[in-house]
Amino acid sequence: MKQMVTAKDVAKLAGVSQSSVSRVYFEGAKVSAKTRAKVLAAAEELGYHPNEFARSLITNRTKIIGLVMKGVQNPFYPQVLKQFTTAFKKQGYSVLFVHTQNEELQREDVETLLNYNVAGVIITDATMSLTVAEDFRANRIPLVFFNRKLNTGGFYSVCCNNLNASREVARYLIGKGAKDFAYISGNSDTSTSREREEGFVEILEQSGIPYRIYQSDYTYEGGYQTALNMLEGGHLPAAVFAGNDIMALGVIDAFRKKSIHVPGDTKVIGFDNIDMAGWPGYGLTTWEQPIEKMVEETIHYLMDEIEEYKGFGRALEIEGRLVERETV
Amino acid sequence: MKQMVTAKDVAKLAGVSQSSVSRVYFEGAKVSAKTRAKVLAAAEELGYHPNEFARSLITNRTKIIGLVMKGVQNPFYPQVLKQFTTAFKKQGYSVLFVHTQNEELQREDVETLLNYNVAGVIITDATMSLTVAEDFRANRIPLVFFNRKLNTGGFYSVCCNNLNASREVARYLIGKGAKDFAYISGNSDTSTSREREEGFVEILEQSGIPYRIYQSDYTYEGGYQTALNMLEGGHLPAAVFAGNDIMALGVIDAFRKKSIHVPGDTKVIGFDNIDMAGWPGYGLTTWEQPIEKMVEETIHYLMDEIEEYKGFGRALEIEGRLVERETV
DNA sequence: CTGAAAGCGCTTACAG
DNA sequence: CTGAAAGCGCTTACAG
Repeated sequence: MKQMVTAKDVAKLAGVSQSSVSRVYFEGAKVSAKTRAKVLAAAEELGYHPNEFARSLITNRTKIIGLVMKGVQNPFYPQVLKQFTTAFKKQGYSVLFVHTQNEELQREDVETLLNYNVAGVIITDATMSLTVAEDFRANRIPLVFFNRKLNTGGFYSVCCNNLNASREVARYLIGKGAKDFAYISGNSDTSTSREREEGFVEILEQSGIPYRIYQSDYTYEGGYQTALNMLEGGHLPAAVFAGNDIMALGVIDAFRKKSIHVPGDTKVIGFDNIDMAGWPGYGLTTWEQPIEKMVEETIHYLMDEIEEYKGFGRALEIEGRLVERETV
Repeated sequence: MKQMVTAKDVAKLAGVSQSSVSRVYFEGAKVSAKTRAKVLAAAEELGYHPNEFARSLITNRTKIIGLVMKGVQNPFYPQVLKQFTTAFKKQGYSVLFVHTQNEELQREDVETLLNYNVAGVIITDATMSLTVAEDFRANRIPLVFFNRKLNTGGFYSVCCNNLNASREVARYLIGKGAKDFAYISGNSDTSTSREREEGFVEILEQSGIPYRIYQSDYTYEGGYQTALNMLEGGHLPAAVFAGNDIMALGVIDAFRKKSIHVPGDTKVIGFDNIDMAGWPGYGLTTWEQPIEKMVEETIHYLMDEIEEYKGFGRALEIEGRLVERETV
């Protein structure tokens, strides 16, 4: 149906061989300036574009990175997506975007990634079963878990240091004189929520400070509802640590609704430092995830492994920082 | 480097021809149940995946849709992205995600799309020069502008009916008794902002109601700052229509900061109906864009044109609806 | 229903 | 520096 312009067409018009046309478009190949000029002129006239598929077929490598995302609702992820796409563009890579509904990447999505023979894969905010992960390994496709850790070893993951962060958060809140805490967890099957809980609780236990854990789901509505439930249960803690910012915003709005003053009556702290945390309407004190650094490290690793596959695994943890605003 | 398992390998193990292996994986081809079983078993054992690149090369069509986005910061777009990806997955298509910084799609990004010989392209929240658009036409690649109109004809675009919407918004506000209006525009080079301004102003002119136009940029900070500027200029209109929700939220927060009560002192209405508009903290009255319908129509058109390219152009406008909450 | 063979548009040794 | 030729992993007429 589609009438593609091929290197052969260009070669004919330019009066050179098809190999020469190829060389003009292949980085690192040598062509004389004269040939190049002829080819470029002919290509321009015909509207030629080298076919990436033919190229990938023969070189046996692609310039595609598979980017898998789950939580597109959380404003944290659009930022991540944007940073990845622009960074990869600079490296000459394109991104194949895969959206998954589930916490675990489905086999069907993996098939797609494998069929396209992607150069590398980033799994954001989701995990996958070990057997599926092994599929990538068998195909020597480098894989990074971004903001999520796999409990089974041997894989590369890039996270914020959640354990340290939540310890710091606990110490900070204690330093502010709070005597009674709540932690609102995200989805319990996520490593981030588990670690944030663990570090937080660890310090509270050490200090003998009472606390309660509320189970939620990393959404605004979840945070809102949880705060309401707290109040209905007659429990207003001196400080609440929400597993992420978007829940913290829900908590603040629920408190506001019930005329509970933040930080006067109770303190609220979040995690991520999404744009909205800085909005004057909220002024949320939070722990900032070093996205830029995390993205950078992810790409660095991926490029190394694409260059030479080693299947190197490691749980990389990058330190974030406290951002003080008005809710503590 | 990478040792791919090919159809040939599977054929050898299964004791059939390579053609038979191909037929098992190609929809619509006929194979006996016995052959299929043998092939599937062998494929499973070897971990075979058909190479999409070889497939595309021979069929001369791809299962990739190029999705171009600009405004990933606006929460409106993650929703759009998610809907597109899931809908395309159902149709067996994958999405190549392209992020552009500029209002106009850069040639470099177009090259990528062309090199991958994408089956279709969606341009979201951005436009492109006519010469670039012609590149797609020359390659018979269907193209849709989503939420943006090209002033030059002949292209397909899917938008909310912005003109009607803003007329309705004006009538609604007038009906609420407001006597003095402001419109806060988004980036002036966008068709959406121009049309929303036009429809709004049209009704106000007809009714002889005074108004002012404030130039802004579709961001929260822009809305916030504009509202502050209004007040500093000594102008508190009876109602402000913000070109999108995210600006409206900024306006509300600025008013709140200055102790101006919404909707008591002034009314605020937005456009989009992003998730946050419904948050209890804001309760923003707004005009809802029918995203689901818009996505559906876009995909419908694209699939038709992929099936048989006609290069059919049209500015499709879909009616949205008013969502009344607490700011008017 | 199945297999042998041609060919999709490229890259890349190999000669010259 | 350039061209002729092989080959990447598939699909698809064409016979049988």
